[in-house]
Amino acid sequence: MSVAQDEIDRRVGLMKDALRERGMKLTHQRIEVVREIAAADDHPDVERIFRSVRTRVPTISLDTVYRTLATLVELGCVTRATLTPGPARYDANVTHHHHFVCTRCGIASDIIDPGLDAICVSAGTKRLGRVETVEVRLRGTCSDCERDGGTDRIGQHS
Amino acid sequence: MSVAQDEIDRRVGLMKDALRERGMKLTHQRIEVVREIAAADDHPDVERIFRSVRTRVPTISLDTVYRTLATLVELGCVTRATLTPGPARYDANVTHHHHFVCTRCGIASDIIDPGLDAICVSAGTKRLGRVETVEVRLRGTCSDCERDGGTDRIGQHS
DNA sequence: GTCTCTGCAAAGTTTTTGCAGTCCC
DNA sequence: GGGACTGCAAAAACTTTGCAGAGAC
Repeated sequence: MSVAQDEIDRRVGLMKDALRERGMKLTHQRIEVVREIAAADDHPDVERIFRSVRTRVPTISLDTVYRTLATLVELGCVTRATLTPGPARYDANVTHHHHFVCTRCGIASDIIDPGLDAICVSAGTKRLGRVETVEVRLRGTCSDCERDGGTDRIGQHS
Repeated sequence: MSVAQDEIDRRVGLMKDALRERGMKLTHQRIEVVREIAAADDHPDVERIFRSVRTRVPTISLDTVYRTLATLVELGCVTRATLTPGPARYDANVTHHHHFVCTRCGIASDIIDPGLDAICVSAGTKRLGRVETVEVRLRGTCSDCERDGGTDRIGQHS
């Protein structure tokens, strides 16, 4: 499963526009970070993005990746997901969706499931406050790990 | 909203039993950490637990709190929740439940809502792997912050 | 008394920040 | 050319680990 080329292009365009609109410069480094996160659908962390971008821009530094991602989060082009303990993971899919997280290998897949979007919260829950987003998080073993066997690496519940 | 005294006692008992069963010693420090997390329903982080326990055990160190919580997570008495960016938060409610996280103040409340437990995933979603847990995460503004106004402090999506 | 636990300190991770030189516009 | 951006380095924030003395059983 990977992101379709036209969706990548759409995301890159949106991010470039957002950066320009905010008066920020489209530097070589930023554009490569944008390309990298736009093409990812497995919620990479900063280190993975850094390593991948560095093959194309060997002089880029880790803090530039951090700064670029922080900017994109602020602009609403990317979300910073706390799906697993450890380093923060980033997601360029900002449409409403849900997640499946494998407790063995830690991979996180987006879920498109209209059934999950139709969730209604009870009156008691509504009393807690004004709900803005509803995200369903499934945890389990992904098909690949199911085949391989092995032990949990992530084992967290929430 | 706070944890009922009999539920606190039940949790403390379970944790003490689990520690004993594993052959671990019920030290003064461990018991106070156990009491603290058992009585909390707002998913405190290590620092908060440390500060609160320290009022009763002034000599306790932060790493003892870290170590005790890690042990309790390993024993399945507590879950380590990645609800917000930043420090890990701990939850002594290990029954199946959902969460409401306020994007302003960061408070996280447990949700008991049978409607949310009845969620069914589609065939397409099932193909991703074997689902073990389903957690619904609501994000929004809690009633307290709704009254006060102010700006988001957490602003994360996932 | 034994064996584990604790506190201290140091180190490991992950992330942020200050500064001087570099590059986009 | 001016102002923002980058890379470096240092620091901050969060967490883990090694060790010697202290405490539970």
